[in-house]
Amino acid sequence: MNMLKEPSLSNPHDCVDCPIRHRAVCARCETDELEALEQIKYYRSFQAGQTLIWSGDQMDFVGSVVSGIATLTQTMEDGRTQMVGLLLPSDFVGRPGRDGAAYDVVATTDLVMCCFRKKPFERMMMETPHIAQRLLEMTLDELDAAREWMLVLGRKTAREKIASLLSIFARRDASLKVDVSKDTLVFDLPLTREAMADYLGLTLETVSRQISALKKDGVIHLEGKRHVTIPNLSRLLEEAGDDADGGIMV
Amino acid sequence: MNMLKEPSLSNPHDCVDCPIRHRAVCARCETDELEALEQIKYYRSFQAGQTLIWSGDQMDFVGSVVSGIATLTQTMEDGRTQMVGLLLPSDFVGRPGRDGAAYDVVATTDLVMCCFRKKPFERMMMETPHIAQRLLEMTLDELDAAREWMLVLGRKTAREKIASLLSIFARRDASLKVDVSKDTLVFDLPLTREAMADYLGLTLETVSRQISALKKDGVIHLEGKRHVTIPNLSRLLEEAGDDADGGIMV
DNA sequence: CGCCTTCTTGATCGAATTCAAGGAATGTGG
DNA sequence: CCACATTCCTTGAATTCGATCAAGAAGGCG
Repeated sequence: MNMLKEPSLSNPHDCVDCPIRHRAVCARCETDELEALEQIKYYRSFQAGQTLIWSGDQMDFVGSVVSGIATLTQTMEDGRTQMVGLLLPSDFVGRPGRDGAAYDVVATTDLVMCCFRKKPFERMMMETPHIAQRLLEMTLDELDAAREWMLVLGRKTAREKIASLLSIFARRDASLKVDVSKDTLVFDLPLTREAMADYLGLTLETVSRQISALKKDGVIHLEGKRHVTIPNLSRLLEEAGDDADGGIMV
Repeated sequence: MNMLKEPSLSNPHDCVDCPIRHRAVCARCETDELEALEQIKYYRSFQAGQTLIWSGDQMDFVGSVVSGIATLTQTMEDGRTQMVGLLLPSDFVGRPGRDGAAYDVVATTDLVMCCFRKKPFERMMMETPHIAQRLLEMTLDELDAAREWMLVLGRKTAREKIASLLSIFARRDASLKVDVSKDTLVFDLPLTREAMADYLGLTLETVSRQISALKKDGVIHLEGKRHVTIPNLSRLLEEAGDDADGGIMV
C-alpha cells in the first residue's frame, strides 16, 4: 500500500484549476459564488481501504470526490453487505439537511475530497440557486443510476451482472479517452472481486467464475487479475442484456 | 373493476383544500406561489391498469399523485421486468429538464394526478426556490428509498423480501392511522402477486409460497387474497431482517 | 353457468451459494 | 536470499434456494 499520497493535492488550491470544476456540485457557480465556496472548503486525503464515514456517524461536512474512488455500502446485522453506490471524481458525498450518515463510505483507492463545512454549505444552498440546482440535477442522475441498478440486482443473471459492471467501467473509461473512435477499451478494475460481489449481490466465487467464463468466451481479455481489455464493446453490452447502443437516456 | 372514479376529484379545486398540500412538491409554497401553480395545473384521472406513461415517450407534463397508487417499471427486451418505484399520494412524477420518460408508469388502482405543464413548471422552478428546494428534498428521499431497496434486491432472501414489502405497506398504513398505539395493523395489499414479484425480483409463485409460509408461521393473517392483518409489527420487522425498531433514518 | 384473471400448491430443475483446497503475488523478518 | 504470512483470486464438489413446469382452486363477472 502506498504510504503517502502526494500531498500537493490536499493543499488548498484554486477552484478555477480544479479538475472537477465543471462536473461537481459547483459546476454552475459564477466566479463570485466560487469565491464564497472557497471560504468554507478544505481538502482531505484518505488512503485506500480507509473508511471516510461510518453509517450513523454525525456528519459535519459534505463534499465532492476530487480524485480516487469510494464506495457507499449498507450492512445488515449478520454481515451481509450491499454496495449502493460507487463514488467517482465529481460525485457528491453527504446529504444537506440531515445529520447522520446513512451509509458507510469507504475509499477503494487513495482519495482526495473537497469538503465543505455542513452548516455554512446549507446556508449557501439557500442563497445560491446555482448550487441547489446543480445538486438537484446530480441527485436525479443518481436516482436514475440507482434504479437502473435495481434492474441489474433484481432481474439479471450472474453473467449479465458482471457484464453490466464491466460496461460501467468501460463507459466511464471511454468518456475519459481522447480517441473514441477505436472500439477497443483497456482499463484496470478498480474493485476487488469481493467488492464487485457486494455491488452485484453475488458471492466473490461467482464473480470469479463469471469473469473466467467471459474471458474463455472472448468477451474480455485479462492480464493478471485486474487488467481488462474489451475487444468489442457492443458484444459486452449484448452480454449485459442492454439494448445494443449504450442506452444512455436523454 | 370500478368503471368510474368519482369525478369530483378530477375537477379543478383549490390547492388549499388539497389532501397532499403539505407533502407534495408544493409543500413549501406560499399563498402567492400556490396561485401561480394553479395557473398551470390540471387534473387527470386514470383507471386501474392504465399506463399513464410509456418509457421513451415525450413528456409534456410533470405532476403529483393525488390519490391512488402507481408503479414505475423497467422492462428488458426479453420481457423481464423490474419495478423501480412505487408512487403513492404526494409522490412526484417526471423529471424536470428531461424530455423522454425513463420508465413505464402504470396505475395500480384508480388514480388522480395533479399535472403541471412541463415548460411553465420548469420556468417556475427557476423562479421559485421553494419548489426546487422541496423537489430536492423529495428526490433525496427517493434516492435513499431506492438504495434501501438495492439491499433488499441484492442480499435478502425471498422470505425477507416479502416481509420487507409488507413492512412498507404496514408502515405507510400506520402513518395514516389515528390510533398509533395498538400494535395490530390491518390493510389490503395494493399489488397483485405478480406486481409484488416484479418489485422484489422474484417469481409470482415464490411470492405466493412465502406469503403462505408467513401466514402458516403466524407472522401475518390473511383473509381472502388481499386482506392482511399484522398481529405483531416488530415480529414482521424481524423477519424482514431490519433492526428491531423501524429503522427510519433521521 | 362457464369464462376470465388471480392465486395456490406440487414436482422437478438449475443457477448460484457454500464449503473446501490450493495458487499467485506481495511483503516481512531472519 | 529464503522461509513464511497475508491478501486476493481461482477452481472443484456438494448443496440449496428460488425458478420453472404443471395442474387445479377461488373468486368475480358477463
